[in-house]
Amino acid sequence: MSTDLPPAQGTPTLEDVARVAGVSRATVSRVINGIRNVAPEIQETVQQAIATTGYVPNRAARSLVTRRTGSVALVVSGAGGDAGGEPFESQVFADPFFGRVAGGAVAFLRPRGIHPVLMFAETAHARDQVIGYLRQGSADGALLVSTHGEDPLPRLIVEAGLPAVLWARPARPTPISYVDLSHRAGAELAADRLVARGCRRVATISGPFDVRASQDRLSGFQDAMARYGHPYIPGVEGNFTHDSGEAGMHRLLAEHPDIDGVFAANDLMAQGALLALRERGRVVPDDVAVIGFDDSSAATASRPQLTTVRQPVEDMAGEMARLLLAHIEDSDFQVTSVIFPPSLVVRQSA
Amino acid sequence: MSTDLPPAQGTPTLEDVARVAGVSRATVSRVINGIRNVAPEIQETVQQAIATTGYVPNRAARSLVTRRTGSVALVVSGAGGDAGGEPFESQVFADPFFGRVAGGAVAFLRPRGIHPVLMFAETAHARDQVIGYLRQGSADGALLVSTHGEDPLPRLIVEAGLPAVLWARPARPTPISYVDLSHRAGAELAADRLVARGCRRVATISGPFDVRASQDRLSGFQDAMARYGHPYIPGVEGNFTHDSGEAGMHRLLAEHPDIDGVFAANDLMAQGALLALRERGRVVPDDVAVIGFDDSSAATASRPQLTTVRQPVEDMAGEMARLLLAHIEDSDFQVTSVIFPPSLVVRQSA
DNA sequence: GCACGGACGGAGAGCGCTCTCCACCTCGTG
DNA sequence: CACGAGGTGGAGAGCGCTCTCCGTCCGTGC
Repeated sequence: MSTDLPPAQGTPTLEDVARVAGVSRATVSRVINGIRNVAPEIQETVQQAIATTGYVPNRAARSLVTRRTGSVALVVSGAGGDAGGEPFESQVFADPFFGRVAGGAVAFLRPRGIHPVLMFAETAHARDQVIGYLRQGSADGALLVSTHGEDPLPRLIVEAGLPAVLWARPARPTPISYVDLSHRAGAELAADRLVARGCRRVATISGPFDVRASQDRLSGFQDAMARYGHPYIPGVEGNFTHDSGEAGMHRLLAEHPDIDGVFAANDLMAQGALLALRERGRVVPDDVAVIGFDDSSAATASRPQLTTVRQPVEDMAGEMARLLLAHIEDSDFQVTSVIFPPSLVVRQSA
Repeated sequence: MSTDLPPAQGTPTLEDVARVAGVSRATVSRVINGIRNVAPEIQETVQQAIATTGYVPNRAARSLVTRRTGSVALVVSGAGGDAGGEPFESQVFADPFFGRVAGGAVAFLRPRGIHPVLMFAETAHARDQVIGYLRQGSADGALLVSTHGEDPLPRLIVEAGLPAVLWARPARPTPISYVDLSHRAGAELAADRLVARGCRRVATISGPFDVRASQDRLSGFQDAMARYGHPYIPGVEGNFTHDSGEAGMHRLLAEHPDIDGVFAANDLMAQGALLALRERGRVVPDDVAVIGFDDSSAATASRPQLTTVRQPVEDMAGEMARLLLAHIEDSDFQVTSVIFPPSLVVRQSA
């Protein structure tokens, strides 16, 4: 029986719904959470009461007792001290990569009613803030993307016993789950393509040597070329920027004018290389074939468009989210890693 | 006196701190929140107890009583129904613009201990989810970036009486605060520059006519040129993509081969125009000067680099955050709008 | 016909915090 | 010297929800 009492002022609570439906708070709670059997007709009555009152459960009250917030932190983390310089937030987002990560994570989390809280951790202070945030139960766990291998945050998180999943293997061994790409396999894909095109004198523009992924891309490429009978691959070191790619290509051409293929460790550098090649009058891909890495927006903005190694970033981010939820649900969930295979996106440059 | 009792298991609570410090819960709360006078020596004792217990206030418990969460939603919103198509999340982040907005908002919010929750609202269902999220008190308000003028979300938010601030003026009048750019002033800057360079036969590649900002950029440019004695400005309509800029430029050149200046409504289209011009053998900026809009990463990736109108996106996003906090603190805060002036970033293309 | 078990709804105890009283103590003042 | 004002700390009532008990009721089997 619905005893129509005057509606309470303010936002309705469970109590109000219970009164309208003529049942107890507990029953309404059961209906909402779908736990245990509640007689169908009572369920119906309760649903109706919820509709008429416009009831929405209060998140804070619920988390207080369940010890779950239904949100996770998405942390972009650097390795700096408390130095100045350009605002970290703007640097981070200059790279659409983070957007893809966010998009991939959201695609997985959203259907589950979970939303990511955006955080940055580039200074010691900011790191403490992140840890504090997690410790005070504002989020159930963290998805962590480090821009630098020496990032201390993973260790701090492990020490605090907080659930978290990393993007990419941490530089120093840490008992924490992560998702990564097989950079070596990606480099092999590039080597296969260049060789298949008939390139005989290929060179590389690598990323910084102190970045793990750079090393893997370089050595993977060298090893694959060695298997094809090319033991020596000229190379220059770039720093993942457009300009370093352009400069690197000029250097390469100066020392090895007969180059007919280039593997750049990311698209930005490949784009720079394209520019240098044009300046030197080389036609891509006829004179020199170029392959990038990442399949970023630079790949399609370049002319010719870049053939490039694609990381399934969105899928990888989704997997991070999946692992994080597993860790949150089950604190005994084993620390694990998932390595994704890259694919080659063939466009015009090779 | 600190009566050293055995530490409770699990995370310490106010109660635990109080026991260790030998005071009441209320006093600890006062010290933490800095309210009313507490004798300095007791403050000291309490601080020490907090340190030794490693106490962190529980967010849920606090919000339950304060009715504040200390977080805001950052909503990227479309106008679609429940149609399929490419995942909205990936589309959104293909554009680094959203990253800049997020960065600007975070720069303002973070020092205040507030973190944004990332949400998307491209379908009716997703919109309900956002409203529900806000209504259940998961966030204190929303920063809203609509990708489409007809977005129904602003209205829904107003109806629900939730604090929110929009990016850009809503298409239909809505009593809600917003931050916008003076697109007309930006177009004038471009006109001034082209005229100052001596261009006499300028044309435009505009954005879609059904987007308010496109209209303003176009009419602002036309009006400014009219003041300079150029009553007729040829133009084509693009859709803000690289390809539409390229195609548009080809059309423009076909119909008006003597063009010596182009104003494109965004950088991506300007970049496309650059490509078309090169194909037709026109030298930029000597034969044809090109000006873009947005100062996006495309502006610096192009060769020559683009002269472009810059929106102070980060500042604008920061202002959104400021307004939102004002609305949250004071529900009587007047609905307002803040219009930012653009600036011209001169590079090589004009 | 009666006991027993299972299905179902209600009562009530918290979750950890804030904040309003209220009691107390110490001054200052008439 | 008494009294009031003002500064300080404590007690306790919730905030809205979940979840464990527990009681009730009905159906079933011997």
